[in-house]
Amino acid sequence: MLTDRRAQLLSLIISEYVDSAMPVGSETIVRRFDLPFSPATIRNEMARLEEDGFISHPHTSAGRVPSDKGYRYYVEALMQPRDLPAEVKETIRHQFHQAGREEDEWIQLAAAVLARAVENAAVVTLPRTAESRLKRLELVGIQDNASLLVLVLQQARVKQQVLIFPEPIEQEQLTAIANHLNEAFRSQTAREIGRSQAQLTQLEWHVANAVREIMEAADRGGYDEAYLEGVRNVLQKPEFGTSDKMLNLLDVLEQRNLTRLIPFREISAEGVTVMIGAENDQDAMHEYSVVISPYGNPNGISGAMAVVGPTRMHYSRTISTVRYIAGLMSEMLETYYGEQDERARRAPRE
Amino acid sequence: MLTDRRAQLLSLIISEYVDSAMPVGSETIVRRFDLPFSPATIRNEMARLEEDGFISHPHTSAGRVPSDKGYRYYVEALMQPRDLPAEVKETIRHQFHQAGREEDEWIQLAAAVLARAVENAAVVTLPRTAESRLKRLELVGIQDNASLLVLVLQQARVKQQVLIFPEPIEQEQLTAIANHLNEAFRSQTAREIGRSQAQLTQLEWHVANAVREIMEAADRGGYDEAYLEGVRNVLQKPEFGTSDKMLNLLDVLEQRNLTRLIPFREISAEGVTVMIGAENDQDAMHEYSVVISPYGNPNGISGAMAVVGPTRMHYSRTISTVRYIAGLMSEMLETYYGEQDERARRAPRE
DNA sequence: ACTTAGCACTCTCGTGCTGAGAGTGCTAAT
DNA sequence: ATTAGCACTCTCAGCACGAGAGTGCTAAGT
Repeated sequence: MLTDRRAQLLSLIISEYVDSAMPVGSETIVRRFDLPFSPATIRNEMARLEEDGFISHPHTSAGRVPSDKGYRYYVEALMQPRDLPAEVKETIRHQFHQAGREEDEWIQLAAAVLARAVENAAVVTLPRTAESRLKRLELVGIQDNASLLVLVLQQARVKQQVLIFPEPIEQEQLTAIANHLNEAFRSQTAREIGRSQAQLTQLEWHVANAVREIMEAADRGGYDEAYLEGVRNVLQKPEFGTSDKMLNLLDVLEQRNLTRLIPFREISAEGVTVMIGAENDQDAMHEYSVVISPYGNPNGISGAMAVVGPTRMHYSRTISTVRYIAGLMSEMLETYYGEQDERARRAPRE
Repeated sequence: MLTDRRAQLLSLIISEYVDSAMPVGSETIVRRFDLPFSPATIRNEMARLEEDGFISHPHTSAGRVPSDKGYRYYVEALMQPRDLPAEVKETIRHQFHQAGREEDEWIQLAAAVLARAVENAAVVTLPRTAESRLKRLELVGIQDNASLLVLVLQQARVKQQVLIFPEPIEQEQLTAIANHLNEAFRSQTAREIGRSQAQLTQLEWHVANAVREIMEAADRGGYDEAYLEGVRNVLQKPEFGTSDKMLNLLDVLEQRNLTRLIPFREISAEGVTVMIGAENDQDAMHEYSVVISPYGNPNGISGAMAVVGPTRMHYSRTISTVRYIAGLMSEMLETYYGEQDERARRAPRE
């Protein structure tokens, strides 16, 4: 445990360092915050903080820099979680209302807004259901022996694929197949379709298999598909004097499997999780912090969002922003895509 | 016009520079290519090439670097457009066969394959029709007063949007509306729908307007939506010693309106177009070259693809690769999404 | 008339040096 | 417990210097 004064000092060091990106010295901090102590006293305190591992020294005659442990302590105990100012909230809410059209577009907008608000990179995954259920399927002919298979899944997800038939086929026949399958598979999951005993013609099985595959892919997907925005915000920061650090980060972020880097799956079901520096599993992320939050309804449709930036990050603001935007997204999901299919309507307390 | 020997020399300078990224000196080139002349002779020739603006001098005692004009001459007259080696073609074709599922995904794969093949950044736009026609629409209820509107357009494009109704509405009613609108608007364009005199209820107009808006957006879109891949390939190149050049390029490429930077619209309807350095309209692109090609059927469904990289680019290889991949994409479009709707079937020579 | 050897010249770049500046840690005095 | 004072350490910008690469020119050779 830290003495009050040391805790206070750590807090000042962090806020100064987060602003200036330069190691902070004893004199600077006394001047900057009008402390009622001399630099020498501060130096003594700093020495103790360093002994305990909260701050460190790039080299002998440099100022102090917060360590991962220092940030962690700050986030847990020191930082006062201020709510976002009303006008910031208003701005964000306003940007959200430009959303529209398709789900993908909407998620991407969320990532962009978040990235801009926290001046770091942001990742937002597509929302995902526990297990998707077929709501409706449609077959539209586009060529003699090719047709477009469109699936509407629960929670307003739409999937499509071109389907090739071994032989030419008429639209009437396509419609008949679609009707039959709609009846047979309404509200079923991929697994249920796979186990189905329904009486189907060979052509119908051809389609049904495609349906099952698409749905399986959709279920596997979810967290793996994510929108990334604001990489530039991060690369702009002064820690990237050398361009190979930039390349490293790009490497990490550009490959599509963000999931491996950011533990979307392991976060608590509610609230914001912070991973600082070496707390991240992946080596490549040891110089970065990640602020993650789920959004949506934990039992229904849900996704996750994260902010990625250098450990030198404005944690308080970032956490508030992530929390606020996650809240907004949950609201919107509830409004537009809320769980309310036939089964739910008929048996609300199932 | 250049003498044979000078042209030959220019060609060597370019190929050496493209490989090494370092200004090439007279002696280097003699040694490297075993020329039957002394460095002094080469120096004389180089001086002439420089006078004529084909190469230039970073500073007095540096080697020569090709200028935009030099590259241009090389591309027009010197370069021998080799076909791609069979095994490279095979690799690319193979990677393409992992494509599947949705159009978006497929285009993105194309961008990734292209980027990898030419070791530069690649942009591929979504294919676009002259004017989209409605093939089928579908209304699926998702909440009491919200439903999902799914449009299938010609050429297998699918659009979706959540539609809010002023009042709760039953699925049967939705289906009825959809049926009626399908009849009324089958095969029509957005403009035709706008002018339509069909007898519709107020609710039906509500839906019809949404349909028209979505289709208009789709028509406006097309070239504006594009997938970008391989930025990292470019940033890795030695020209980016300083990180602010990297930031500049990122700025240029990350903003979504690639269309403004790359003249997809202005390229010739067939074949590959090359824009070298300052030939690009945008200032930000003056140090980069762009190799562009349309794909698809110029009269039907078509898109465009481009490679972006430093002017120091392996033009011959890049052009062949772009041409080959554009060809592949055209083939696939023809196979899967080829223009062949009812009207075409019934009146092939319209 | 073309080619080439020779040479002086120019410019860059890496290296090592230096002094200023920032910051520390310790000691002794308050 | 605090602080003034001071020696010490380390970085960094600036500068000089020499090596290296490459040029352009001239004069001689073919």
